[in-house]
Amino acid sequence: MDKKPCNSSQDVEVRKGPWTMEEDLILINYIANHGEGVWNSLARSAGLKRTGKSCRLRWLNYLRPDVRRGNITPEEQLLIMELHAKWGNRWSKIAKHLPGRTDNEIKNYWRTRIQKHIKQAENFTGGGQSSDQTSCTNNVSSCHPADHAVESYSPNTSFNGNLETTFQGPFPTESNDNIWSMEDLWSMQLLNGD
DNA sequence: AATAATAACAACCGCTGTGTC
DNA sequence: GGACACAGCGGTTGTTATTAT
Repeated sequence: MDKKPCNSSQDVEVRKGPWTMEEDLILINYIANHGEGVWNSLARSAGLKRTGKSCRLRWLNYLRPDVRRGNITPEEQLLIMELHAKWGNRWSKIAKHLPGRTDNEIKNYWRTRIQKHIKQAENFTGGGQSSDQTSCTNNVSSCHPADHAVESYSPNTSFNGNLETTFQGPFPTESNDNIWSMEDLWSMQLLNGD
């Protein structure tokens, strides 16, 4: 893929970095009216100076109305750990079993929290065995990270506390030019759309 | 109060698989 | 059968927010 630049027909500069509210609205509106699919041409037709790839990612991970963000429940934590123990880093596969969750979110969640927590747990249980056991997260067949994790995931641990403090909700509520809620976006879309 | 360190999240990049011509 | 275009996946990096010193 990407064997040659997608903008071969026209020399449009490609925007990168965080999406603006305007871009989000354009994308939402366009998909609401035309549906998903053929992301490269979608990006062009919608007038977005983004790659199709970028549009797809933004839509799937953030703008889609059925995306649930934050507040990963203990049940979901357990499920993630179980599935990861079973399949390893097959994030999209795991995400399919967590309705509303994206592979990106699960991946980030795993890397930033679960993995770290497992490491800590291992350090406590026996620092010496780390040569083999630190690879536990990768070595899914020989051990069960979930087992480590579950024991350290009891609601009394700081881990759960972190969750609560971390996930105050999808978006901060203080006023900020670039902060808005998905509900806002969708209501705007409804106003703009048909 | 200022600064440094850390955590959490969003987005990009490169690669692979699949479909179409 | 080969070349190309696209979708999707997983790894990685950059940015922002939060916490500790």
